[in-house]
Amino acid sequence: MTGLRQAQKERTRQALLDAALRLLEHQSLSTLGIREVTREVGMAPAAFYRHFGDIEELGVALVEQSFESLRFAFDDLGVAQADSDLLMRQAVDVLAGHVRRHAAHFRFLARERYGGLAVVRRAIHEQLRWFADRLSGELAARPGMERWDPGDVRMLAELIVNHLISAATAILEAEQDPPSEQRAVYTAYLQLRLISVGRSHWTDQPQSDRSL
Amino acid sequence: MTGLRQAQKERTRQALLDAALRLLEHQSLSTLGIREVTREVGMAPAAFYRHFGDIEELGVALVEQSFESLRFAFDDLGVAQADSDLLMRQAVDVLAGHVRRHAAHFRFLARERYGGLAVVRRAIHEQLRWFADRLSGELAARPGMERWDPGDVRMLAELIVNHLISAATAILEAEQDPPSEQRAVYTAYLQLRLISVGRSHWTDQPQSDRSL
DNA sequence: TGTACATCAGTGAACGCGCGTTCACTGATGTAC
DNA sequence: TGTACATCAGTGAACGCGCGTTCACTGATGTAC
Repeated sequence: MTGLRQAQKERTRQALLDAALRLLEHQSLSTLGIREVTREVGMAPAAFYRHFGDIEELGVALVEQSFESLRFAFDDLGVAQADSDLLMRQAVDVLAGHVRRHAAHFRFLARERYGGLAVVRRAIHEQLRWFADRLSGELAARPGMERWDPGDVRMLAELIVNHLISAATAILEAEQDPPSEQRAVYTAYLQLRLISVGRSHWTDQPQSDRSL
Repeated sequence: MTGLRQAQKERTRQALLDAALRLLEHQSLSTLGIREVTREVGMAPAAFYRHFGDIEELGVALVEQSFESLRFAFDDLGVAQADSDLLMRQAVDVLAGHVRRHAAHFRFLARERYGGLAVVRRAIHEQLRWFADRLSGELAARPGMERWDPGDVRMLAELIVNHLISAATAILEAEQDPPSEQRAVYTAYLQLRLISVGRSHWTDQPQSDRSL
């Protein structure tokens, strides 16, 4: 019976990733040590090299795991949903729930998005572009968007993704304090709604002065 | 004649800050070493302690210097400007110019905003709140905003500040490639305009379905 | 099923290295008279 | 203006420490027959 050894190896690898994520709650990847991670798991430092070449490699694996569940979460959104207000509430709620359940993953991504390790930064960037691409496609297919310039659709998709990132970090910062967390969620919803209002009145040319 | 010694000390302190900023181009503050900074300046490691207690303290000083010029830059914006489209163009241009001239400062702030050092994170957060407060006040005073709920004004101000941060980092990432940098600036302008359109059609209650 | 050999995840000791921090010092600048 | 003493920014040597990485190893798992 083969695979027993392989299964054990996989479990150890996951233990290393989990330990790293735990340690990354209060520090960034570039200060995380090989000895530190193996100590947290309870194994010899040299064993680390059976799973990763260095800490950067572990970091990239952690990026992938962090995004994995997020991708599925947004599949549940009824994007075909006709009512836009309900959809936005749901989007913000899905995000908030995910931030709560996977706080450590989000904290890691926020920290490393502009962190010191270029490879990890690039991996995160790539995943975010994937989200913007997908959202772009879904927006373009919605009624009322047929005549939009593709560049403008992309612009809108990026605005929304950036907003969701800001919202996620705001919710993260309010952690351990339910009332201010609820406030962050509600603000995020209002802001998404304001973007949607802008979208529904969008014109290619600057509007005549409405005095902002 | 007193002050000669003090002036020299100030110059050394600034040299340490400049050297740190240079080194932070490709790493984060938490991996920056005292020996590394003093080596870059060309002085003995022990001299560091005449100016800062530790690297964190240097980091906080760097946050202050990074925001200092930015505060002045936005004073130049003719906020009393009646035409909103021109104002938005100007805001994005001021930001883009500043990002270009002070790229290292922005990179540092982006990296440390969610970085590993809590004290530095808090210092940045504080400065950003100051910007949101100020923008909130200026928005509330504009024509057409008199009847807005103060909470909604604050919500809008935070949305704009977050958008400007996203825009700044997008411009930063496009550095060294003028065409994609110009694209980033233009996208930032369109997005700000979309937010403004949303603002001018904002209502307290969810709009009836317009199908996003 | 049993045996003999191969694989390989994890061990534990060892290494050289650069780190942060301390300390007594030096010599230019500042002050009192 | 000149002299004697005080201050203090910067020096250079020394320290103990934890780091990443290497290496020969062990023993459980896997494979061939």
